[in-house]
Amino acid sequence: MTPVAVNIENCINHKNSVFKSLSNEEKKILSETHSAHTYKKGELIFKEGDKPTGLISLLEGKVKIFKEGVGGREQIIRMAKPHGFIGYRALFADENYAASAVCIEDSSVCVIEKNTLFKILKENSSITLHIMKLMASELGFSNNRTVSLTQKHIRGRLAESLLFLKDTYGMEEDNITLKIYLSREDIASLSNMTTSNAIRTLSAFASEKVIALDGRKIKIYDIKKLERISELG
Amino acid sequence: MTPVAVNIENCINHKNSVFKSLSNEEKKILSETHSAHTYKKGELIFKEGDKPTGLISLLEGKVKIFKEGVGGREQIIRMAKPHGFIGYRALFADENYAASAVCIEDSSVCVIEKNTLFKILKENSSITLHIMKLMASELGFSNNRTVSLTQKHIRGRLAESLLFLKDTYGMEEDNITLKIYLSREDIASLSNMTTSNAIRTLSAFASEKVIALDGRKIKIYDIKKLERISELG
DNA sequence: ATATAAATATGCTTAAAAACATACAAATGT
DNA sequence: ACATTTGTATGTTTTTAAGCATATTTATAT
Repeated sequence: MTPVAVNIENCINHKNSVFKSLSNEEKKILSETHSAHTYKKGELIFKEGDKPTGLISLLEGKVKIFKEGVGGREQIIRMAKPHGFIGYRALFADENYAASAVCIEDSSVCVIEKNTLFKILKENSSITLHIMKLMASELGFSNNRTVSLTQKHIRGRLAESLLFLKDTYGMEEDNITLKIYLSREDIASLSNMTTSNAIRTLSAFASEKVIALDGRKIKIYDIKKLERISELG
Repeated sequence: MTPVAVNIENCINHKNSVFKSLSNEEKKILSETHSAHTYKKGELIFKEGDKPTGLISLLEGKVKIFKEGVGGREQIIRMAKPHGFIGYRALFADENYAASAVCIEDSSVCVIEKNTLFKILKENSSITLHIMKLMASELGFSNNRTVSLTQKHIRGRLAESLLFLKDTYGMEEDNITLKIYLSREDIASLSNMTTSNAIRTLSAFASEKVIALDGRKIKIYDIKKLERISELG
């Protein structure tokens, strides 16, 4: 991880921050009640059942959000990227976390304390509506996934996951290598299949020249075909 | 359907309405810009791709919200009941509808025009936060369902659906008959299975004395066992 | 009242994916 | 440097649920 000072500034003044429009007065309040944390790859940020203490903003790194299902089987429901929120659903639903968050890479976050947040939201309806829009988009995403994961076949689900990872994290400078390095097990948890089937189907895609595999590095050769496989089911 | 005058009063002053705390001035604005509609069983309120014009509140009846998946296969993602909102996700995400809404029974709705709604929300952050909480709960529900529908076996999925219908619509006066009458096809779309398998598995539950079937009427005899089947997967 | 269509029911076959088994490679800790 | 664990790969078997076929019952339309 590039060592970046974990600072509330990175959280509230970044171009993608929903808080950048706040008054200096309000920003001061935010900066006085925030906390910051760093995590190593594999570390837990929160787990199912924990009580949210504030709004977590991911500053650096990559995080998977997943639920434990039947027999402890993991289902990844979301992947977070820098300057996105983590665990905000539970916070706004006033519930305990219904999912766990684990870092895929070394990561840093800042946390805006719950009461301060709601005080500021009460005074700034446009920010509240903005966060509401984020949540509405995520609900649409979740509904889409429910249908994809239940109706598409293994190849379709895996193709969709690869396209999703591309959309979320983008490509390396070569414009062909996915800018995220997941274990086969995580790819499986994302795509609702067993690890064996993830490995098998990745191999199949590779031998069809749709992708190329080099350890955890995935190169996408034929994105059109991947889209067709995903559409087809 | 019991003939009830479709009136904005039923929408904004009902005990479950998020708008009941508004000032008389604001209520007046709402009532001047609302519209009301009635639908017969089977009729469409909106369909995937339509543009939302306002916030729809269901006054009477029952509505299924579903998406078309692979090969037109239907997946019910939500069931609405009186005094709940319909289609609010698309409205707040500023997207076209990603799902369709069809009445399961004769229904009536009132619609609060979009611009009026947002004007009022900007002035009433506690209502916005309230709606946000609703949406956060629904997102939690959607995530849960993603896991259930993908990981549970047919019996577990059907059991979960029956319990969900009980929680959503409750029981008839006898306290044993589900207060909703769905086709086997709709039960299948709700539970992510083929109609054949829904029929087969309902029959199995009936012969195990967990439920009793009488046409579309479903009596739940052994709710504990149903819960066990649902938990088990 | 009768024809037609739609919904329900059940058996049989096939396809898809999980489960299991085993081998091998890579990473990690001592 | 070596042992141990974890992750990747691939073949085989078994289970699950879809797909298909065909009655039978119930609604709906004429």
